[in-house]
Amino acid sequence: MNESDFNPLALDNQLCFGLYVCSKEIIRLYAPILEPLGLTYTSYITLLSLWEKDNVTVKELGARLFLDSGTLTPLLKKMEGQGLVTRSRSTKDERTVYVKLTPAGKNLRKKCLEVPKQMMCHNLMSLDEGAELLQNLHKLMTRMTCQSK
Amino acid sequence: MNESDFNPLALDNQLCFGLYVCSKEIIRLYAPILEPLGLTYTSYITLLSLWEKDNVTVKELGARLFLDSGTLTPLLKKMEGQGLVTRSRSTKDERTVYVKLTPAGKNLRKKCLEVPKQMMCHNLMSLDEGAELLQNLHKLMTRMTCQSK
DNA sequence: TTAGATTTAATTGTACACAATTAAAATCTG
DNA sequence: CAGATTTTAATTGTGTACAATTAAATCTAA
Repeated sequence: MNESDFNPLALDNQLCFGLYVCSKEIIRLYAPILEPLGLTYTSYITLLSLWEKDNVTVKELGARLFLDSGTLTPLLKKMEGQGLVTRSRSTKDERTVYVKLTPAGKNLRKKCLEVPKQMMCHNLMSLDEGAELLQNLHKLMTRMTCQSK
Repeated sequence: MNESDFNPLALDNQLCFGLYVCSKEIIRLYAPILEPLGLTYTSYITLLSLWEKDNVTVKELGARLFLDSGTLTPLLKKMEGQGLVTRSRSTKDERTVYVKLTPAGKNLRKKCLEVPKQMMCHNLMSLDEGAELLQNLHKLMTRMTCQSK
């Protein structure tokens, strides 16, 4: 049994550090795949969300992506500039802004189907391993964010 | 079987998104615990590393924490200003900078022993669940970073 | 031995992330 | 219905991250 097993402050015993490193490194692997598509990791997950549910408010999008308006507003403005989405204030409730995919934004989905394929080339995990890890991450996520789901 | 099981672009099927959200959210849970100690998440993991191995170069520290000098240099300068570490250029190799804990930096470890205890109050996972998740994260980390370990 | 290559940390520039605040709009409440 | 409260998105300010570049020091190979 390793000495670090008894050290609550050992870096390798910190769940947070494992998550932190894996998150950063996997995003780094996405970057060169997304760059030719004109996307960053953040704009990519925003599109993933919009392809599942289009025409949502900034608030709804933020709830889905766990991002606030401080991150989303400049991001969505940039994506609007790229012609991927439109932003329009609701006439019924002037506080809310609806985000909608443009035809170009919808169309980009086809090209993005290659993204998971390219990521799989890294052979990071088997499908079973990945599914198990993902399940545990969702469990943790639910508990941390107190989401009813 | 869910429709999303067949959609490779479904947000809930992305390992990257699970990691990204869990990483951000767990760091958010650390913030209020670390703040009274004058620490950010990044300075906390830097201390964790130094408590395990003190008197290391910026390069070594970066390899351990998966951070580059662009992140570490300003961070270490701030921690030097807080009196937690010293930074001194090696006389044998003027290119390298050694980072050392000050007595105050070493002493802070005692207070930080409370940090994992406080995090455990969130009841995020059982010890077994956490250990399994951590093991899978280390597996993924190794494969993504090509570290021999 | 010395010119070129490599290594190291620092710097520069870009892109997030989020807390806190602001401002406008909508809702609630007495 | 009017004032207070709440909600929503935008803004501001701080703190990361990292790619690319820079500059100095060291190494290497002819």
